[in-house]
Amino acid sequence: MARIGAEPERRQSLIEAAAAMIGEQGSLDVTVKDIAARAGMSSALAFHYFGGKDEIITQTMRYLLREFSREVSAQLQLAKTPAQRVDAILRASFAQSQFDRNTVAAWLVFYLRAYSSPPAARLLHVYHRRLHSNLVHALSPLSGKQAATNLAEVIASLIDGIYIRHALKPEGAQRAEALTICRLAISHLPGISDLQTPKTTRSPQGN
Amino acid sequence: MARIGAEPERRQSLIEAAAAMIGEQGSLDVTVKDIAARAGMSSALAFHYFGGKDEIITQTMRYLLREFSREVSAQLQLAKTPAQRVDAILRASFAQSQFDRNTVAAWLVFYLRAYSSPPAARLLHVYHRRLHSNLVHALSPLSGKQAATNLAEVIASLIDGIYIRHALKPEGAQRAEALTICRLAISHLPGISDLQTPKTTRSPQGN
DNA sequence: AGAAGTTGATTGACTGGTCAGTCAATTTAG
DNA sequence: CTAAATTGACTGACCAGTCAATCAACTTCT
Repeated sequence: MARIGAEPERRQSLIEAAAAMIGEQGSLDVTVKDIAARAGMSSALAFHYFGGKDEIITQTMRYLLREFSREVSAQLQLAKTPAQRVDAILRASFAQSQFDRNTVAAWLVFYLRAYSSPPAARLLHVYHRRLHSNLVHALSPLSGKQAATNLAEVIASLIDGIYIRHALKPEGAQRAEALTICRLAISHLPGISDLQTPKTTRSPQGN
Repeated sequence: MARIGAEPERRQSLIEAAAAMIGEQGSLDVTVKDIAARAGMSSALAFHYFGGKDEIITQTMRYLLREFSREVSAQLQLAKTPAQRVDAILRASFAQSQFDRNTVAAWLVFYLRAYSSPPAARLLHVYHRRLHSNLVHALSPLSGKQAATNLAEVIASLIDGIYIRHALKPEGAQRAEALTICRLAISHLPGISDLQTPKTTRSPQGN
């Protein structure tokens, strides 16, 4: 023990443990002691690094947001046409790393936290703005700038709604089916067609 | 004090106070003492009537579910055509009593509770089944029984998604706009058209 | 009518447990 | 030796749940 320079890994372990426990529990009612134990250390060390429970929670939220952004960026990189850009956002949203039951529960927890915590609300707001901006950028060539903002709102809501319902379904629910049904619904929206673009690379998990 | 036969009103006061506080706080971390105080009594009386905090929570959840069902039933009563039945469910979902910011937050809280509480999950499941059944019944004549179940899922998800995003928006957000945008999106779905049926009675609040 | 008993309403005060946060002390790497 | 890592043990606050004791309304018996 007491390896020097361990702070970064310790912090990351703590954050991942917190995300996992919050997701499993579906609530912020997880003790710092339990999080720290899961990350293989004492609660005192967690307090030493983060200063308080709130900071652990906030950093965990940042972590989830960052992971999602990473996923979106990766998918957008491969997209060339506007329709592909829309689909890239869908693929990112329903990637198995994001659509995992516990991850979705953690997202919901943070949505609720944002409801009464201004810092959390700010974090979520930038995420919403970025997603909205991405969607509008992808949709504008398809449907006009005017309709794009409405469409973006609809699509974002649809994704969130499918998420929230997914978290309630029993364990081994359909991963790919959610993406399919979402694509199907969106393909009917005005100006949008042939969403199911042939994938450049077909991943083994089929996300 | 100590009026006899006060139990029913006391219980109802407690439930309404609990719903309000849970909605305001966006979490179940409200003390029985605070709920009871808001309902104008001591915490001991709350325990006397409900036996424990869990039961207060569960009954509060039942109450929200019941209120929503009431709203749906009322709206469905007036609908004659299939399209009107779909719109009735939308109107119920976005009625100002249901779409209130705190009410939505309370719903989200219960969604999350269902995630780790089997009894809550059962309650939510019957609500989901009822809504799904209502939607399929309304949609089948429009799009065929096959497509109806998929459409029902999409519409239910869209409603939930608009809900969850609404709860995050600043206070005086648009009540009617959400309904409009939802109608617009749904009207593009295959088999569905002319959703904006002329209302039989136009309510002053415009819900 | 009124005394006496019954039952529900109601609460202040208490308890046992839990948890966030602190701290002084120990260990280890450089 | 110094600075970071690490923890066991402690504390102060808070909270769900309990309990014994009042209080107010009805009933019944005389």
